[in-house]
Amino acid sequence: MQLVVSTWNINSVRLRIDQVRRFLETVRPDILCLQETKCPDDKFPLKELQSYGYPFVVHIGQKGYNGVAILSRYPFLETGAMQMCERPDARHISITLAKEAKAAAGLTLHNFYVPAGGDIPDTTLNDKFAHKLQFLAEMRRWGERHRKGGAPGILVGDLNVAPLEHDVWSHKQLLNVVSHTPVETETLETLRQEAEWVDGMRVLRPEPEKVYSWWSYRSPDWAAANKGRRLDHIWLTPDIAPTLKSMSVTSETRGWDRPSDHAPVTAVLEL
DNA sequence: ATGGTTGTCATACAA
Repeated sequence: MQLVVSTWNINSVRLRIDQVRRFLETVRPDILCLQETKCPDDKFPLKELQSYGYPFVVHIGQKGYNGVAILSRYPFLETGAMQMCERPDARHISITLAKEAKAAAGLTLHNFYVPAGGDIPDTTLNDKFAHKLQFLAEMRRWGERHRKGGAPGILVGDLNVAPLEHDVWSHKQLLNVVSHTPVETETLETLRQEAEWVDGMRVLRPEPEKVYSWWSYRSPDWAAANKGRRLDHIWLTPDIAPTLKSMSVTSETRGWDRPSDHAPVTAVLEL
C-alpha cells in the first residue's frame, strides 16, 4: 500500500482553513501534521477538517501560540502528547496507527514544533534561544530511549533548524543566524543520527541540491529572491526508509493569497 | 548595519 504523509506549519489553522482544504484536495495525503495552529482546543475547527475526508484527528493547542494537530484517514491505536521543557506549550503530539491502516498498522508518527529561538543566537542574552537548545536536548534524550523500543516510526515537523549547508540560501551568510548556527545544526544532526532517524528529503534529493520549505514574510518578492531555508522535516526509522518513494515541497502554497511562511513537505511510502 | 512582515489579541509578543 501507498502511505502519503505531509507536514505543514500552517501559522493559524482558523485563518487558513481554506488553504488546508485546497492542499488536501490537491495532494490528498493519508496523514497531515500541522504546527502553529494557534488555536485553543475548544476553538479548533474539528468538524470542518473531518469533513474534508479525515475523520481521525488529534490536536492540542493554546490561545495564540504554538499548537499541533494530526489529521488521518486511518484510525489510531493510541495517541500521545509530550510536555517539553516543563512548559505548557503544545509542541508535540503523536499517534500509532490501528489495524485498519493495513501495512501501516503499528506505525507511530511524532509531530514536533521546535521553538524558533528568537533573533540572537546567545543563551545568555536570549532566553528563547536557551529554550530552543533545551528543547533539542530533551528531544535527544527522548530519541535515545525511543529507539530502544525499535518500533517503525516517522518523525515530522517544523524543527526550526536548517541542518545542512544546502538547506539555506547562503551557508556563510547564515552561520550566525538562528536556525543555522553550528550549535543548532550540530545538535540536530547528532540527535537524528544517534536515534538512527533517516532524513527523508536528503535520501532522495541529496546535497548539493538546494531544498527549502520556508521563506520569510520579511522578504518581499520571496520567489524571485528565493532566500529560503529547509526548516520542515520528515524522518524515518531505518526499517521503513527503503520504502520511501518520493519527497516533495508544495512551494505553490507560499504564493497563495495570505500564505503561511512555511510550505508543506510530503513523503510517499510504499509499504 | 539595519529593517523588513505576519497572527493573535487588543498591546506587545512570538515568529
